[in-house]
Amino acid sequence: MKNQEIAKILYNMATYLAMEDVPFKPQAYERAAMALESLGEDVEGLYKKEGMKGLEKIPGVGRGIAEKIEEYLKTDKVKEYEKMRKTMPVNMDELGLVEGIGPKMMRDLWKHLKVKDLKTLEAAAKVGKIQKLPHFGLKTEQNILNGIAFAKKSKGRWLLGTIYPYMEEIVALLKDSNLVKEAVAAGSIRRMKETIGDVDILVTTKKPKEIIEYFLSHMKYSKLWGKGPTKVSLRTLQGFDIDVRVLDEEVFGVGLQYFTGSKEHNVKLRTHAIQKGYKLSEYGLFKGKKRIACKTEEEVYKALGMPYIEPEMREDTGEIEAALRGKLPKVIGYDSLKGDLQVQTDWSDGNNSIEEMAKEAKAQGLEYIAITDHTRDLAMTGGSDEKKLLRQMAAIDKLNRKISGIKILKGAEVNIRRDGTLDIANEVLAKLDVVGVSVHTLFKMTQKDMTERIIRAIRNPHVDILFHPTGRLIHEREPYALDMDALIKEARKTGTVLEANASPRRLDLKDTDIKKAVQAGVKLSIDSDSHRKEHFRFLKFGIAQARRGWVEKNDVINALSFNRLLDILARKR
DNA sequence: GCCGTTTTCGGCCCGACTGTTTTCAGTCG
Repeated sequence: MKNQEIAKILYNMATYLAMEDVPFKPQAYERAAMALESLGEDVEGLYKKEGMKGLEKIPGVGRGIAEKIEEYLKTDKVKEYEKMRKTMPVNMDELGLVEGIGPKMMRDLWKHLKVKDLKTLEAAAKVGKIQKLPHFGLKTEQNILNGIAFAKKSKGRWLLGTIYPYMEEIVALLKDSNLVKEAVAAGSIRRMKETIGDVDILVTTKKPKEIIEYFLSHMKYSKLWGKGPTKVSLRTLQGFDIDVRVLDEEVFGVGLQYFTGSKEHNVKLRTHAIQKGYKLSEYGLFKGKKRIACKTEEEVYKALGMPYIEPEMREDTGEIEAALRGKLPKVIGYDSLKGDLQVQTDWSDGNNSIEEMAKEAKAQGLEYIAITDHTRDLAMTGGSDEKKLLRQMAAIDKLNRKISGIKILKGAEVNIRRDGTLDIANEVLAKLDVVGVSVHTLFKMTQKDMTERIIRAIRNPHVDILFHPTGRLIHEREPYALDMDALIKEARKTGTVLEANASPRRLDLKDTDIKKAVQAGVKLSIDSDSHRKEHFRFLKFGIAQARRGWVEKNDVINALSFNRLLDILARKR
């Protein structure tokens, strides 16, 4: 699918246009990029079927951008974009990672100092050249250096949500060859880690040479790292690395186990095997010279005296010990959610109407959703005040009478102010089915102040859920300073639910905090934080983080039936 | 460049915060 490639070009064109202070076009390009990014279907297929008309049906895409898309589909290039790149060949992906650098700064840094990527940026900052530029100063330079340090930490790793769809496409491509029996991704993507370094795909086949040739002829890549009789390794045009390995069918299970990792899990498992008189490697589980269990992972674990351990749990955080004692939790399944308790609509910064979101949720098999648009203080989103909320509640009541097969709960994502009070009056909160609260301002408070702020908010008896509790954006923004243990304690005491936000940029709470919270007896809600109907697919990534946090179905309120959910929500008030 | 139960032309999310500034531009959400 070329959707992501084109989206990236449109985003970058938006940045170039913003550099030149072109009015309104940047937003237009960005809107189109976003729409393309989360378009449910293959844009190339759409174009082949319906031509320009089809492209122009994408919201935010009109004549002009449709022509750019067409040009790319036909020639693999967009001339105007190539021209922009020539005049200012900066690596926007890299520079954009640094918080505080926007289009105008990129432009000035290039103009005066020929800064084009992280390396040249850091060099310029370190010798104090940046603070001497007009409109820059010592503090800006310091912020840039801090931003670089943060950007470096994330370099080379990709968001799970970004890579996952590509991985699925590649696995499907391999299966389509009719040359393989098994094709499955191993490594960190199988463990559903929040970020992924590279993708490791294992296949079994009778024709190793053919499958490798097939793979190479069907992939677009920028670098071929290596090619052998049973392995090929390359860098895709998107910039991440893929290995495809051919395994012998007889040892597929033990190979899958080995390549899934984590390394730490495998080290401990091998040590345990030795204690039992075995030897474990990617080639088999051996007793002396005899291979005893290899075909499936289940066999391998069983032979080692333990039940199957879910890939998401294989991080050596106690899972092997728990498995040996028969104390492994039965983690929540990917089909367990019955509802979604954070959904935005076009009443604030979402893209679809309440009805469209409800219908899509129903199509995804959900039984209920809560509409939780932003509230007043988030002016940029068109957040609701009390009056608008009441109007929305009436609209939801009406809609509930009209549509069947899905229940729509009345909710809001209410802002926590500096002092821990909320930006919607209690009388109105009392009328909502679900009140979520969250921090969207003043991220730089001290840990003490931030912790007190949030704790005060969740003590409000109308508050059901704390949304994205730490405020982090992976690779983009550090979490704010917060005493997680104190928060968990208070959540437990007040009966407040903590969110496991499933949006791939957030995954907030993160896996380790999820584990802490649940083991302290706090309930979770796993929400997509959908801003358009395509976002419901994010739920999978939230469930994955919950599985990584050893969460069972009973720990999750939106795995409950509608009626039992209402009981739980009523409890705190 | 996009879009239309306020418009086929004339609008386009807007307020807070930061750091550089003597009145504002850039960035973020």
